[in-house]
Amino acid sequence: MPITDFRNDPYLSLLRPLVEAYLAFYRVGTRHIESMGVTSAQFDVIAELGGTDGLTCAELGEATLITKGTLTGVLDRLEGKDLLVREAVKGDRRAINIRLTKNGEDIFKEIFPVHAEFMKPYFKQALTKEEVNQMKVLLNKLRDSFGNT
Amino acid sequence: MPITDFRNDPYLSLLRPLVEAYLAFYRVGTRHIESMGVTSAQFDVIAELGGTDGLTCAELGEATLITKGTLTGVLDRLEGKDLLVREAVKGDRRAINIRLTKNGEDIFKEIFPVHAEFMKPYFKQALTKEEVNQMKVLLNKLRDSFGNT
DNA sequence: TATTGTTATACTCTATAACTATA
DNA sequence: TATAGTTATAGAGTATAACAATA
Repeated sequence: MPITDFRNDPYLSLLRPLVEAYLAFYRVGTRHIESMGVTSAQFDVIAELGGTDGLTCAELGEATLITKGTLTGVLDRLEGKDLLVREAVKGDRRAINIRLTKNGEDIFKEIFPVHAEFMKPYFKQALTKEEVNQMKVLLNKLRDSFGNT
Repeated sequence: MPITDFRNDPYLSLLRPLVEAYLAFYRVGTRHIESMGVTSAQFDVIAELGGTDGLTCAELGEATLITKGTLTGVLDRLEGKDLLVREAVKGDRRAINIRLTKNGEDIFKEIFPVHAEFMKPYFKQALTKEEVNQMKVLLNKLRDSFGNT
């Protein structure tokens, strides 16, 4: 299969638009998130913990797809910023409960809406409401095909 | 704006499907690319250089969005694997031309089709050809809204 | 003076393997 | 023996600022 077929193949021709659209979106979003003082990995952890009573490292690792050795470092940095605490778990002294501090919850509650408002106009100027609905259906099909875990 | 409005807002409700679909796609793709022995950044560089007579660092940085200091390191590692060479540019002794070696071109020609064939079934089972065309249009609108540079 | 690319510095993420404490 | 999390190690990417060579 020659390389040039990449763009001509009825299915693979979707690859480039998908990557380009997401990267354009991601760069704008990440720049905004990092301007608020947390990295992407840290944002993911905060997003998982926000609104919960806490999760164990194992649960958090599964949710964020960060391996446990890596997760320790990410948690250390968030703990250093006073955004989360490690607590003992009753009944299993091997496990720890990771929970957002007041500070962390504040960040969570602040970052999400601010980020949402920041991103909204980009979507609004690009697509009609009908197109948004169309796109959601298509994106979910794609996600399921690649495995939504 | 409460957090729960995130999913109810007609525009922002697209955010989650977009991220989930792309991440599902990205994880499958990246795992496959890295199983072939190059990192994502290295793959991007190879992809830009493939089929050309070479680019300067400045051009390559612009194309891949890797800043120049970082790019030096990525190029060093690819040079170490014998996948590219740095050549003098006639007429401007400050600039260098980055070009794939025979080895690098071979990798390019091998990795792309293999990767394409690997990814194709995921798209094929998810969407009809009509849906693919719909989606391309929508994705390109989104990309342009976020700035396609 | 401006541009091209490298070097130096510092930080984050990444995985893996070895380890400690507990179950 | 198995599980939960940390530590140690090593590598890769990231940006920034200072630098040398050239234009």
